[in-house]
Amino acid sequence: MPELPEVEVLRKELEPILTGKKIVEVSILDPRLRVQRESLEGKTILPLKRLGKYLIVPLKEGGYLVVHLGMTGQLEATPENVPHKHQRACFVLSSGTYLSFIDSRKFGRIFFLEEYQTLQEKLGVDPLSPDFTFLRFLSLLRGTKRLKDFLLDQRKIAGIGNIYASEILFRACLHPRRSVASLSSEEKERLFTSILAVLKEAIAAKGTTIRDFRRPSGEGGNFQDLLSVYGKTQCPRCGTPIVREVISSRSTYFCPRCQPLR
DNA sequence: ATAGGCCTGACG
DNA sequence: CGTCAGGCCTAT
Repeated sequence: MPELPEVEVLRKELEPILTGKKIVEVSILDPRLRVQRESLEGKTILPLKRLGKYLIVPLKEGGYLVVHLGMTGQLEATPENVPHKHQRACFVLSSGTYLSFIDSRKFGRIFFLEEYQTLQEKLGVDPLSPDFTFLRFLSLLRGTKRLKDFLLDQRKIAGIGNIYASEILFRACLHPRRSVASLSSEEKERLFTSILAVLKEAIAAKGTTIRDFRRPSGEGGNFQDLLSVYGKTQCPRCGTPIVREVISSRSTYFCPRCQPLR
């Protein structure tokens, strides 16, 4: 479910709730979550980080608690332990807050990491980090054929998923099947600025809630009201019917007029 | 580059 | 019933 903007909203909103608190109790309700309570209990939480779609909880005593939400994962912060059908893990903090990991489809992951580098090695650059420069972007463009595959490749740019790939390509007026090699300099610039613009606007709108995304308070985001093509039937720019095609094994939405194939 | 698997729920 | 879903991994 969640892409970079949703995880960033989560990071921002959990930060004041978690930072400086001690993890006093850990219960893992789903054995497929391979976390040892001993690696977390009694440890104090430092300011939160995020890398792509991974939420990272650094611990003062060393190591990191890492959360990936998969498709339906949610982190809910409540003053009491609220029982939930799909609760998979629960962390009780020294403040009395209960942080619950809820995940109906069980694609989410929680794990303990000794070294931050282990995660960095398997992911590309985070588009919100200062390392994501136009020059870096240009060098990343080499090596993938199709534009949509490029945007979804977490080893190149970490954090873009299926909804924002469609939105970014629409904003840049680029067809998802265009080849990277065919891009002009101007189109490369448009793609670069569109990535940043769409992600930042989605964060400002507190993420996209179409189905499952919930903030720690239980509220949804608002960017679903600002989507241009994903799930839409008509182009907001020219009125042409939006096309839905399966590309990179996922539903892809685009305007055939604003985003010509060549 | 695509299909299938991992899971459950919502919707037609 | 069948189809689809903000992810990701593996195998053809």
